[in-house]
Amino acid sequence: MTTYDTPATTRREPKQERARHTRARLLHIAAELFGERGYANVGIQDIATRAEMTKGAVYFHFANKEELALAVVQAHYARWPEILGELSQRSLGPFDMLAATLDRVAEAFRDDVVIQAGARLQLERTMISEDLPQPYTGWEKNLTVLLERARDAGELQPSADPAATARILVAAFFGLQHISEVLTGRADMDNRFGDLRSVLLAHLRVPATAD
Amino acid sequence: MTTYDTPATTRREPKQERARHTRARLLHIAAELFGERGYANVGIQDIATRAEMTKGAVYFHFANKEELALAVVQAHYARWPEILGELSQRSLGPFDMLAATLDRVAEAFRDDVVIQAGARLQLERTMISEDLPQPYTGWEKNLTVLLERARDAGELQPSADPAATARILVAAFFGLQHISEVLTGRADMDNRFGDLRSVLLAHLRVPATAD
Amino acid sequence: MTTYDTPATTRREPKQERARHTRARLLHIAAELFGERGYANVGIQDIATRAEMTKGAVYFHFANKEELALAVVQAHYARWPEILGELSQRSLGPFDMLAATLDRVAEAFRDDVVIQAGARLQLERTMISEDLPQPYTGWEKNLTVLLERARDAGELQPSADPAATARILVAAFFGLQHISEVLTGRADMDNRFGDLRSVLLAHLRVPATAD
Amino acid sequence: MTTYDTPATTRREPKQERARHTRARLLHIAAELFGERGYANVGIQDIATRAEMTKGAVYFHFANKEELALAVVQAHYARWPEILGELSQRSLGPFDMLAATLDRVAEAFRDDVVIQAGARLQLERTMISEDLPQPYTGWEKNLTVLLERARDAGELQPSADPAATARILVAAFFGLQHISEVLTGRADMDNRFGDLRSVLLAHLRVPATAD
DNA sequence: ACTAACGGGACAGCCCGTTAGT
DNA sequence: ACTAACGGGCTGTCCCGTTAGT
Repeated sequence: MTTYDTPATTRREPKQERARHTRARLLHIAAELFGERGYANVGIQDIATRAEMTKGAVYFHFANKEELALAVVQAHYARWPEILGELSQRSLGPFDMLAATLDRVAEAFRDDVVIQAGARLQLERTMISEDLPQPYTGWEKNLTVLLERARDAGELQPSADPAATARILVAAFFGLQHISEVLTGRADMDNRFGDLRSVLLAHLRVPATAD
Repeated sequence: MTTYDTPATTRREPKQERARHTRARLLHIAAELFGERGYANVGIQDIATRAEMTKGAVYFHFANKEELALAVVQAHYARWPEILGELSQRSLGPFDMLAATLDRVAEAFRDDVVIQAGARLQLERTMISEDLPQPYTGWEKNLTVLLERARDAGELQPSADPAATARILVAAFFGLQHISEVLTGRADMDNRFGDLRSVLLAHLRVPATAD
Repeated sequence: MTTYDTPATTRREPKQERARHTRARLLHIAAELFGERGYANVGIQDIATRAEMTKGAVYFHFANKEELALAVVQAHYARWPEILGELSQRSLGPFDMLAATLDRVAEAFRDDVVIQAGARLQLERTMISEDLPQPYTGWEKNLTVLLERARDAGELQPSADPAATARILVAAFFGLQHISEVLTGRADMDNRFGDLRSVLLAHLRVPATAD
Repeated sequence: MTTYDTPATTRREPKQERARHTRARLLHIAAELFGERGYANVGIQDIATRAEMTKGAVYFHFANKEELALAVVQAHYARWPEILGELSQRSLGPFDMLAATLDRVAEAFRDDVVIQAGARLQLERTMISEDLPQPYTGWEKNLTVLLERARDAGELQPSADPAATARILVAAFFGLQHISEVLTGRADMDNRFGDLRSVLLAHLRVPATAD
């Protein structure tokens, strides 16, 4: 789930192959450390040490510390299309798709180092720079679309506004994940995510009628 | 709304009177800066400069940077009892009390520098130290109590679990406030808080029956 | 000749007094090192070590390395008015004044560390920044004026153009001083300056007529 | 005028032919960059980039950065015999030869990148190493010889000492060229060289007598 | 003959905290 | 209670040079 190589690509870059691997390794290590300690508490030296390289070698792959952070954040965002793609394979009803999406995201936040690191770096974006991709809005849009589909299929409570609901879902999810990390090191994330399902999702769904 | 002076009651340490005032000023300035830029991006020198003092003077009042941050966070937590005390003056029904509390908290997050700074420093707690007061749990308890009262008064949907609902409220609120800060510098906080009321609170309340 | 305190100033800054002295010491040490090794080959650490301080202390007095270099260059330029002032005390004829000025400048380049360092830093100005004072032109003007006075007094060969002569004097002097430094570590500066006097000045002067 | 290719005479090492060409290209590019920015402000990477190679390729031809600088300086000195050789083709009187030489040198300093770079690197020799060829003395000798010939031919003012005059010529020329570069980027070099001719050369020549 | 990748060391600058002095 | 001055350590960054591989 946290693989950092890209073996599917053609093997015909004999020279760059090692570099690609090294770069991916560095990115993954950076994600680990940034995720654990935060941007300011991770030195390039820490990354190099864990990768068993020197700082100079790290600087061959990344121009500076910010670029490393940026790469982690971009990797974070690159994950979502993959995940959503997998979900669209299964043919689910609109509301089930929404629920499955949230489940999948929760899983990713619980297990995927890059996802966690990207989220944390977004939290600390003021220390990095302004050229990070804008956070949250993408998910607000995604969820709005899913909610609208559910509404059109008659699976959503008519009183629910898709856009507002999406914003609250994103906020609640983000807060949940963060609180779980701070309080229990993500140990109770599943429980807290269960709260989200029961408190929010349950009320949104229109029960399947019997006719 | 963001007073930082000593109370009108004359203190029995006339000499330290100025010191207390200076300390409060420093704390407030630190709150401003920490809230704006985050812990790591604020130097002691910045605080001293804005206070028109020297670094040494700051170190007379606070042993080190962490203690300054700690004092801000403690001031943050000291605010809530005051606010909740005011609310208890008004005699409101349980659910109205819950709603009023959330309103009041939203207002504080929008207007009060110390509240904002404390929340941000909690976000960045790994950079500071572990001896910050545990966040979030206090609010989870507070809201649980309010929800239980509403349930006991028959104003809460019976299907709603007070504890779980409280956790989600806290998460959503925290996420909401953060997202609003990042995306619009808190400009759309009222709108997003409106989302919270309509999406979450509306579904929780049992409409007053007519008999 | 290379004193670096300013004892003439009033003693009424008891606190800053040490700082002024320290700053002057640092500037002098920086001049020594820059003069010996050049800008790029001198580290802040070198300066701090020779001053028996730490880098942090140096950075209290100078914001960065460039500012140190700039201060040295400015000290270089501040010297000339003093020197020219002294010369104007002696009442000399125009041409004698010119000759005496050149003598005095040669002496300064031979003995004064700040003068040497300033000249060298100007040589290396591309490594520093563009905000150094413009070099050479001041001297071209000064010497032009002196030559014009000599011409007006009938002491200058009528065929000599003051401005062009001044430019050549500056160029020759600068080159001479540099060449002497490179070839002999300034040991033969007097000899080479003697060349300048005999080759250039001798031909410029109109011999005092006997009537 | 600034050719850097191999001569037309076919070499007997056909394989190294490309290498020689590459080496010459690198040397010329290095001269450009060193001349523009100075030794310390040019990285091997800069040279490689402009040559559309990699750093490693540069290191194949030159052991290190110093050797590159040394090669540029040696190329500088290799130019002069060529230039003087051309001049000796024309049969000129001794003083005319002197004047023509200076003209030719001024032209070279104005147009030839390698000449400029070599001179600049000599200026910055302390950053490089001590094994650069000794500067200035060669020209002092050359000009001394030319002046002695002029003296022997009765074309030089008897009062002029050839050696001293040569030293001043070299110093003035070197200073002139440097000042022109700093102040105007060599735009006024011709004017300043005109000064040299009028101020110095004019006074040295004995006008051709009519008898 | 040339490339990609990596090693390694040095340096500027930053900033927290201390201390002598008043 | 406050200031000027100083100490000290860490880190991002730069850049020279090397090496495996082709």
